[in-house]
Amino acid sequence: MPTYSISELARELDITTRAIRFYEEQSMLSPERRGQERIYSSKDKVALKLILRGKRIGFSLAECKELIELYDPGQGNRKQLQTFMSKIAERRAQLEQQLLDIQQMQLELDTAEERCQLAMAELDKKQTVNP
Amino acid sequence: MPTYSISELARELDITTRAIRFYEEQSMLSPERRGQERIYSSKDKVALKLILRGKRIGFSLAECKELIELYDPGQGNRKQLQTFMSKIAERRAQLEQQLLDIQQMQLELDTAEERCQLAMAELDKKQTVNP
DNA sequence: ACGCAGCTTTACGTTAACGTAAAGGTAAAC
DNA sequence: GTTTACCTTTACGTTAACGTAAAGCTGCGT
Repeated sequence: MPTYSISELARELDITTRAIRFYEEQSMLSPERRGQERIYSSKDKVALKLILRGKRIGFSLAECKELIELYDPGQGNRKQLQTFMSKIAERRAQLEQQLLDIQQMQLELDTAEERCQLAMAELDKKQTVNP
Repeated sequence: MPTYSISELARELDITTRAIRFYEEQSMLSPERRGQERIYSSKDKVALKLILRGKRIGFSLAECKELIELYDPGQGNRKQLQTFMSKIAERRAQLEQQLLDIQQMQLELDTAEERCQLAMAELDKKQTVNP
């Protein structure tokens, strides 16, 4: 099992050590310690990647934390598992909505680009006719 | 052309009037006025929907504002149009990345759900064997 | 005339997600 | 032995995106 120092992870994932420590403060990570030093496992790395992915699609850290907690439902009792399932359903719905929103955005970018090119063509005309 | 009062828009789009005024403060909207009152057009409504859509996929208001500005490239000079085009390309790339992230998240929710159901099956077993 | 509903501006408060700086421990390199 | 390169904790600062409260104008139904 590979391990990482905090700055290794920071470099590799392109975030600051401050951010990593902050995520730990929010109980989203719990790395081992060798004395004072934090030693990160590949599980920690996975969690970090999940956080970054979540952030890219606008999830809050609280939401990301929930996602991380879903990773290991082993010791949950029945009620907790039910909560997990409904949280999963919620996220699914949110992701579906986001897919729709992204597609809509892409369409709008299409028309924006068209209009932009049209405006440039207009400028070209004026340039040619009126030198 | 239909017009709207601020509270009509707020109700219809399910946001607060404070938020709407804030967006105007950020120059994302510029409604007409009848005396003191703000009168919103359907163009304003479109801009608002764009803002909300942007927010759902994690765009900052600054990013949303850029998108709104892309809506009418008519009076731009050549350099501005070039800037517009590159901004459009940036957003496209971001949206592509987000699509990947969302798909990945969906996969992870799949396995999370599986594990959850597995854990529940385990509980059922213990229930049956050990009453 | 009065109150109420809806509009306005001004201004201070709040939360999330870190940034930044200060002060110090440790271990290898020169 | 001291500089260098990491690591640590503590604590205050910052930005975005509004929330919330105060104070006041405006038309209108009774």
